Amino acid sequence: MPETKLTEKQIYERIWRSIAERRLPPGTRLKEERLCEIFGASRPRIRRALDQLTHDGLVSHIPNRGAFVTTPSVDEARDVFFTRRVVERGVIDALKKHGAQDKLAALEAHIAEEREALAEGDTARIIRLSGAFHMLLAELAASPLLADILRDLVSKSTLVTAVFQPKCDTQCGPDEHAAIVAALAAGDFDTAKTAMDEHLQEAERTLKLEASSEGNILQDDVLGTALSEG
Amino acid sequence: MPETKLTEKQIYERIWRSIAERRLPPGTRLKEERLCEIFGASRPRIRRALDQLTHDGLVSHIPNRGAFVTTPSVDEARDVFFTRRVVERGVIDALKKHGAQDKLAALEAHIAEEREALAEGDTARIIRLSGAFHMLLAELAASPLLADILRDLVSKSTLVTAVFQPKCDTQCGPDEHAAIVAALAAGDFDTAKTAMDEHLQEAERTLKLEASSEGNILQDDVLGTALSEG
DNA sequence: TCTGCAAAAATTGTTAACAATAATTGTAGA
DNA sequence: TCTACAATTATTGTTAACAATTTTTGCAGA
Repeated sequence: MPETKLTEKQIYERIWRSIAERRLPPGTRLKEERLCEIFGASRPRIRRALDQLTHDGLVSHIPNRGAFVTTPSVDEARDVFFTRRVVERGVIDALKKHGAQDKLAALEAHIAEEREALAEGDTARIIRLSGAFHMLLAELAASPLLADILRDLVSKSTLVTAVFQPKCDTQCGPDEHAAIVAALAAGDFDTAKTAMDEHLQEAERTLKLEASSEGNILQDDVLGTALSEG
Repeated sequence: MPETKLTEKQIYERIWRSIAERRLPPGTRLKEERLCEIFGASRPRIRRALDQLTHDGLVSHIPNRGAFVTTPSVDEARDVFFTRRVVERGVIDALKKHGAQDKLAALEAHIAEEREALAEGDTARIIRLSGAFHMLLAELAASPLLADILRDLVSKSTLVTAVFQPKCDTQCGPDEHAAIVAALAAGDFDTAKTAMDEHLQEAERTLKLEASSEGNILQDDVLGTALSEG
């Protein structure tokens, strides 16, 4: 499918997005040769992309066995959400410092899009937009480092929910996002911080972090379909 | 020097530490061939290690030019310290949640070591221990994610201070660390958080973030000496 | 003497072939 | 029929050679 030669960063990005948007579920095997075919790249190029993903913790690498999409443990799941609370409180702090009034339009537009996806029942889009809201907030906060860190955490959250939220019922909802934006609009950053904190705690509560359902490791050829689009 | 074959992770760690402990200052060129000689490894292995460091932001990679130890900009310097304040407040939160009483001995032992290094005027050791204190705190907080994130931030701080603190005078001091530990010992986590925050603000204040002294890019063969020990 | 161009040297980027390790499958024995 | 062992297969890990690009050096001309 890719006619033009892809840079290794593009390969990394494509795989990253496929994982973050849950098209490649935890446990999926990432066979190097197969990825070569898909991207039309040689093996070392693929390998470099996988190395980066392993470094990020999104991919687990077993020596002489290969690479797999990471399946988070219960402890890791809790840690992801705890760390997100820490970081996203910091995002609100950064917005307070840097001023948030000029960014409300973009946030409200995003929420409108979320509501639309929810109305249409477009699950894939809902997942993508839920994460994107938090990323948007971080990018508006003018702290590239916090944004990078959160990007990592959001993608890990996706893995966590894929494993510990068998029912795709209560996804990260637009209403809770709207509450955060409303507080920002009012200039009430303490309320915004509290709303964010509760939003993340609520998201964590919807998970079933006791009974680990270790059973959705499908081993079909999902790679081809999952990585098709950029 | 390395008789046994080093794994690429060990190579990564060695270079990482050399940067984090300021033996490889910002702007240093990391020539692949030279690194091959030093580590007795083939070029692709070295390259993988450099890729990871680039991903971390410690190394800047210019296409067809090579790899250099990153020279942070003023904006990046401010962002590093802002982000550290966010993350390290989170570390204190984690300690509160997880209990800190059983960890005081290790912290106090560390501070004693810092005082010793300061008394002896062992600059390299002071730099190493200053960063290690914050890392120790993060590791005791039982949040692997926060610890990983902070590890990154501490090493970036080293680059920042290398560039913006020409006088190696007021390093991250033992007394301020002691104040944090004292608050933890008293179970007063709010005070600990405030002490941490002020400690980091103070560290940022000692930097000269206006006049960028772009002049300490020595191009000797520092690689050999800097990377000698593990 | 200084500037601009061209050629050579050095360094990185890429690919392809080779070696080593682990998983699987088939077979023999109990 | 089940288990243990061995050979095969598949996949990853490594190395070495090749190609492309950039920088430097040398030279000619103003």
